[in-house]
Amino acid sequence: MASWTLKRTHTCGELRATHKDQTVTLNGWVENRRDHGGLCFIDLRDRYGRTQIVFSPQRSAELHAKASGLRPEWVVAVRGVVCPRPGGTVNPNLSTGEIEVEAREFEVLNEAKVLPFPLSDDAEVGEELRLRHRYLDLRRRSMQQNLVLRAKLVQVMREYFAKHNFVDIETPFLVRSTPGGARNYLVPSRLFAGSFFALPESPQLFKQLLMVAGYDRYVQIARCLRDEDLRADRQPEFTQLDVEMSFVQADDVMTMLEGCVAEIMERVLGRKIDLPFRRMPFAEALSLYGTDKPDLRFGMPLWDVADIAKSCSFKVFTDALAAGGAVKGIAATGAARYSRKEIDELSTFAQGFGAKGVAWLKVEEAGLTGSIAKFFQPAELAALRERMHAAPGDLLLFVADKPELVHQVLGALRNHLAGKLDLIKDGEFRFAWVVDFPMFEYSNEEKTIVARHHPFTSPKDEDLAILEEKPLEVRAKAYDLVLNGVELGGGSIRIHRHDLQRRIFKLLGIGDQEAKEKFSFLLEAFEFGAPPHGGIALGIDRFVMLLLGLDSIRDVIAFPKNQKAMDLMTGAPGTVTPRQWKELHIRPEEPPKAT
RNA sequence: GGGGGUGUAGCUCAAUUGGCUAGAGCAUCGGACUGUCGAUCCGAAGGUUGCGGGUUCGAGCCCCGUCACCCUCGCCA
Repeated sequence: MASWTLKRTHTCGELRATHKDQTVTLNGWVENRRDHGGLCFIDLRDRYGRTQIVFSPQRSAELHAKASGLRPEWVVAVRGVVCPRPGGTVNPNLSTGEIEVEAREFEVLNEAKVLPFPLSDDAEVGEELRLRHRYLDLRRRSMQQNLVLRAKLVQVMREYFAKHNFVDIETPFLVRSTPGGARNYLVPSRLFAGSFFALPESPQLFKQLLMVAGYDRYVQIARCLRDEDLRADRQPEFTQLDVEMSFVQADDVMTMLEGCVAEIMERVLGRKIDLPFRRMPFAEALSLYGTDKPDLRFGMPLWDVADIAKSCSFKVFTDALAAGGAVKGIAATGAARYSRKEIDELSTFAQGFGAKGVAWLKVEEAGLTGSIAKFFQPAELAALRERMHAAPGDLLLFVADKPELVHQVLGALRNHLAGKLDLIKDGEFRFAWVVDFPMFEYSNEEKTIVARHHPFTSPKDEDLAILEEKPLEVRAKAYDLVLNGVELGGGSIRIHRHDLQRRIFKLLGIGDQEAKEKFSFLLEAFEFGAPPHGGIALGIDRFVMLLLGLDSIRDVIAFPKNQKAMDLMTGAPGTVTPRQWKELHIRPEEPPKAT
């Protein structure tokens, strides 16, 4: 390609009527050509905007003829004169719509083949195709807006934490694999046959060690890697705002983060939000909303109706209660109009979450109706209606089972129905802290208790006494930040004393030997004057996704993986040569077919 | 590993009960056009209906298998 001469003096988004009569040069992509045979218009686009270029045969027949050969997405440089548009042709939808540039000279910097898909935002293109040609997808205005907003958010974060004396410190990418938590991505060591580095699922241990080292306030925008199955809001590599502070209580960390979130909401979205955020104990979140990440943009809480149901003659309810289970329900506002088919669909939905089925009653002016109504005395039906604050037109849905399952199913049903019933207003943001998490939970898989957060989380002081006797009742100094039913992040006050950390490891079945082998550096560090400390990590991709009202994290990540964790553009992961295996002392079970 | 959905022209979609020479809009190409801005008008080209097998006189449609992608449970944040 020959060198080019027409270097831009302005961007495609900045020319206004005040630039009248100036000779300017613009560089950009041809968005569109409107060729009238006589006059010919080109929309020239860059990420700042769009400017109309006009080619007139009177001005230069030669230039005009050349311009008619331009095609969409060619890269061109245009020199011309800024002219106010003639009366009646101003485009109010365009920031540069008052003017146009009358071309005097242009050069084609690069041509473009016909694109595999249109770049206009109203064109809904299959995601597979978009990912395969991500560089084109990222050329679309909506994707550029997403990434620019993300950059702004990160910038505000950095400024906020710098202002509050945080030190931005990078932690390693090649780390030691430690037990528990997410599956690690592994990197074989060349110099140590059979040994592997892990890519960090989070900088957790390093940020704690930085507290031991006295940095007091640490922040990092950190990439985290987890080799787990993907979802719309989960990628194998994602970005966290990672924060750790010394000499703090849980409230200090939460307050610091609230300040950051409020500043982001104001400076990125221009919205004031109220502080402090609501703080909801885990137990309350679970019993009212069936989840530890409640969506507070709508009501429709779970109602416990065990006391009413225990005297009814519906065996499903009474059997569940007799087995130590729960019977709870939700009142779906205005859903009594649902057909039998729609209700069956709700039941199928619930079965996807492990429910055996869903019992239902319709609230009518005259009373409650439905197949299970006959199992209840009139007084019991009235009590149900009162308990659930039900109004005529509501559909009451019940699940009876083990408490965890009842919560899970009704929690999912609640979110599902909110969407179906259109209970959620666009552009609403409801933040809340969920606090007082249980320290431990029982793992059916491992047949033992495991840390709910991670094994460095401190128990609440008042529960220390029952740590060994009733571990499942011990609450942690842990907190999750929840936004619109999505877990944005979480953190905790950490254990900073060697003796307590050993007690916790012991409870978790991490023996002295294993603890020493895997975490000796941490335990040892705690013996050299570790300050009380705690912190939080906040998922930036999710935050940006929610701020933009998007459904997928992939739309706020420049180069995401697909659901199988492949990069459709580059083809990663790809095969490597036998020579590379040999250097790394590894051999695939089945050698890949030659490509 | 399980459940669900989708797959038809470059893109987005349609095709009634199995009757079809598989259509439309946009894009592309050619032509016309001096104030458009999703320009307009005329015309053309464009398809192994993801792939393989089966049922049938006949399959885009039904059956079996398989592949790809998405949502989801488990898992994980």
